[in-house]
Amino acid sequence: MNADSSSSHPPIEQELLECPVNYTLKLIGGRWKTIILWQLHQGPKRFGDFKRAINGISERILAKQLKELEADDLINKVLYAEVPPRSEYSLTPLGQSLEPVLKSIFQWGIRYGPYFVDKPVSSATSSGGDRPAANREVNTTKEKKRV
Amino acid sequence: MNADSSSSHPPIEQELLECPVNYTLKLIGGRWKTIILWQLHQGPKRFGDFKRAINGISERILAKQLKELEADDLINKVLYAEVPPRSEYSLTPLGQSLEPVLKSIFQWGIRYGPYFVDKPVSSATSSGGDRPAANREVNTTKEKKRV
DNA sequence: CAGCATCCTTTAGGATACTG
DNA sequence: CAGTATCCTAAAGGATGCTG
Repeated sequence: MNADSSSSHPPIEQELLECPVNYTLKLIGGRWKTIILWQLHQGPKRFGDFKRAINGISERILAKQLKELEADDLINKVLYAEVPPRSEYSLTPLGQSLEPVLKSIFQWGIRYGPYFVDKPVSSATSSGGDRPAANREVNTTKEKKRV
Repeated sequence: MNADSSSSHPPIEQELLECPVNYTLKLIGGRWKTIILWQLHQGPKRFGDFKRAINGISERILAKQLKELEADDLINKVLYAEVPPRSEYSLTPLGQSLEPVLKSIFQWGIRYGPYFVDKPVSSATSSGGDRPAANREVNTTKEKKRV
């Protein structure tokens, strides 16, 4: 079966439903979804806006993620039947309600990820708060504790 | 409505802003990772504990996700060289620091997901109010707005 | 018990040509 | 302009047998 052309994605499994965390993650976990939501938080956007603003996204994926977000009631879409056509995407109230969540995730990333944001002065060693800089592609050689 | 899409906003900032979110999501985005982290939040656990506690996870995936979490410094692992062997997983400080994030995600899921937590009385439970109950499996007959 | 190794299925994501 | 259709790659996830 090909679910690709379906307007929404497959049903959420029971296990996922039992975990609110996974439920939320399912909605915003797409590769570009948080970016889309973030952009929409600054105001309505058109399809082409995303295409231009999000570097590296393909049209198919953009359309797909927008569709999923819409199916999940996180964003609204209005298609003006003009010629040439014009679309307008905006956040639903539900989508807006995600803001604190995204912010929380964002803050953690800033704080513990490889971003030097709170490093205003002190050109010396930044090691005070050196982070592991999670690197999964290159697995940091890490000795295993054995007892 | 609005004429131009370039709107009020420099693109640079957006790019910077989205990254930390995806970074965080990368670390906790695994199918079972948040469950693992959640369980560890209640105390150290062994490999078999997870196997038993998490319904439906395969050993390979469990081992894999544990390994990734460990590589990302979110959890610690101690392998006691006894016979039979015994393992003990626990949260690192970094892993513990995720608690507010997970909580935030969790709360949103509870509040807006398909969980019927009808708060009976309580006048004001934090902020906001209503909940649309997102439904993904049955694509609610949702007509497209056309203008 | 802990957890690799091997094999396989499913899903996400992508490039590109084309249409109303 | 706003998408679909078609085809493809990569990565995530899974079942199961085996070993120290």
